Amino acid sequence: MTEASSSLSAATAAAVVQALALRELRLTANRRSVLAMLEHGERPLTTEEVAAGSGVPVSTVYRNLAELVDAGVVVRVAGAGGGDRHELAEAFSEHHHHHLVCTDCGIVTDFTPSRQLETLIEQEVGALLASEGFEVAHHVFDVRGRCRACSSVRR
Amino acid sequence: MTEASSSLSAATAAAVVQALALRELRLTANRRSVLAMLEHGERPLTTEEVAAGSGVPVSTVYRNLAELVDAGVVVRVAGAGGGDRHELAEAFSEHHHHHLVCTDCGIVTDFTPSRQLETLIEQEVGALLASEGFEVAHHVFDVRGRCRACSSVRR
DNA sequence: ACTGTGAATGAGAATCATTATCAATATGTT
DNA sequence: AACATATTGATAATGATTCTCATTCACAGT
Repeated sequence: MTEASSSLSAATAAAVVQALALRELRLTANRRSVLAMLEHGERPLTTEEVAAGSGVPVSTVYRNLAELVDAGVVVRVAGAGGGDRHELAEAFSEHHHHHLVCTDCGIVTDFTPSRQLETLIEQEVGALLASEGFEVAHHVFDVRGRCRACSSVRR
Repeated sequence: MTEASSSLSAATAAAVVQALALRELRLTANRRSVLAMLEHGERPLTTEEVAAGSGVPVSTVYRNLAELVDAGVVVRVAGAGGGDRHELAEAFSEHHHHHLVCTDCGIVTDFTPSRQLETLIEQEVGALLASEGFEVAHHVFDVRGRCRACSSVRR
């Protein structure tokens, strides 16, 4: 209950209210703070990071993130060890992107692949329903390795 | 120490011995059982699954899997909840493939994308060193959704 | 604005997965 | 066989996440 450095944008808030209403969830001050963190963070955040940055108690952050994931507003991103990370679902944020996961320091940054690659991925993934009976929700394309900072240090 | 239903193939064993030797690790009976599970399982397995299936105590399975991951013989695959899953690294197994993760039951199955898609991915990923200073180890391309069994039931 | 009902909160307890400990044992070597 | 070192496994310790429950808050109807 301290404060959020910046608040949730009105556009996002409106869309979120809709999504939450379907599950009889309310857009409370805490959930606003949590979402604001994700909206303004330029990378997926751990539960601890969200709690620390928003001032919302950890138990509430855990609960809220789980509810928001269920509601499809937030998605979980697998990092490298440490805790799970979270970011706004694509429908509620800027653009489609993927992740660069540093296996040394665990940090996750975004990157946007070429339009060509995305198109091909979409095609391929779309065919899975027919071939495997697999109902695709979305795809994860992450690149793992060592970030610039880490590669200039150890090993 | 019960028994492994099937044993580790000789070819894999030979390659693994080499990889382990570099770290002064031995290919013990337990590690053989663990690896045999991964070699014959047709999908990534959780630590519990490996322990249950091989009869090796969980504490040892945890330790062995961690060592094998360090040695590059096994890779961790992020599932949906539950525990982390593991499979033989590509250098020690059949072919390059990716994963279909069911967000309902958590099961992970393999699928092989087209050669065209792989080539494009490789190109794009290779360019990241120059553009981002990111030293790529490998890429993860997983598709999330609901498997045939789960889509025919709930929701 | 006032009230009622159900959702949300938060501090701590409880749980679950994973890691560390350490004495006993197994491995590969000379 | 004897040695030096890696491995094992039962259990304790840790760390992350979930649960509990009495209190507080949010929204709808008045």
